[in-house]
Amino acid sequence: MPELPEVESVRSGLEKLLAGRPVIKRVRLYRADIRFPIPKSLPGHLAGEPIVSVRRRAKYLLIDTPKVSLLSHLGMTGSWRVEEASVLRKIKKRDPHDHCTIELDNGQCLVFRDPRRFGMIDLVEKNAEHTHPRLKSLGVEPLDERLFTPEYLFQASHRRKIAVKVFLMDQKIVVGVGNIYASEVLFRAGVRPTRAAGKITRDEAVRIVDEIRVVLREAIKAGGSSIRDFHSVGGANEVGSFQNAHHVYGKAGRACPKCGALIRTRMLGGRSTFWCPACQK
DNA sequence: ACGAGTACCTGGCAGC
DNA sequence: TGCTGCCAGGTACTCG
Repeated sequence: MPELPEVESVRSGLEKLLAGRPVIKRVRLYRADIRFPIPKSLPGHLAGEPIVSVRRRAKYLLIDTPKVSLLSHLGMTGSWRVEEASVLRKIKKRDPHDHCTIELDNGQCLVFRDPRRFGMIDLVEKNAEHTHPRLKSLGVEPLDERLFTPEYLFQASHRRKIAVKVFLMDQKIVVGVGNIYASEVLFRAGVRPTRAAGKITRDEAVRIVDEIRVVLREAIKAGGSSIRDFHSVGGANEVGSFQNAHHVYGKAGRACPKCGALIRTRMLGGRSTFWCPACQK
């Protein structure tokens, strides 16, 4: 599910709910064998610690205590939700995809659910974020205007032969851009996703960087492209609305909103890709 | 180093 | 109503 805007929306939601610095009472692991196994030592390290902040780096969430941070990635289908612990206890049959619960001293419980188990949960020691294997090779944050510049993107793409769309999704270059937003950004920038990254001009790099910022900011404001509501017990209501603003993603065969040409699709780097053959050069 | 392809896993949906 | 096959918003790994 989640690209940067969705993760950011989870982050801000959790931050509000955890603003009272609740103390972690107990952590339970129901299923540790997700993408990267959840360390068995995790409950012991977190019990008794207060939650002091919730941050995001790339598509990762960091739930901070004074000593360690809980690092998590939602993969394709992961989610965090908050439930009343008392309600959770009453439910007779446990959801088989709830892999980890974190009980807090305020009566709430954080629940990590991930049906496909592509997500991950780990611990990061304070000041060890730059050496963590999942974090150390990440590229720049797209909303960091000092680091993510057209010149940076232009230089990074120098001599690269991969399709520019695959290049934009490379988390070592710029983080947070996933399959939906990559298609949307290139449509807005007027650049065909199949173009070799190394053939992008400086002007096009300017437009791509601009559109990444604009699209991600708009999507964050809209609450992401449809993410499940982690406040509610059932978790069924959609809160994100940005999917309504998609111009090409999932629109194969429909009219381009700018020129009316038919939107095309094909696989690129194993992922479905959408573009307007008339608007995107 | 780079690029292409595949694997991981479950659920939902279209088509028969 | 089944069944089958395909697709899904991410990332790490292998191989040439």
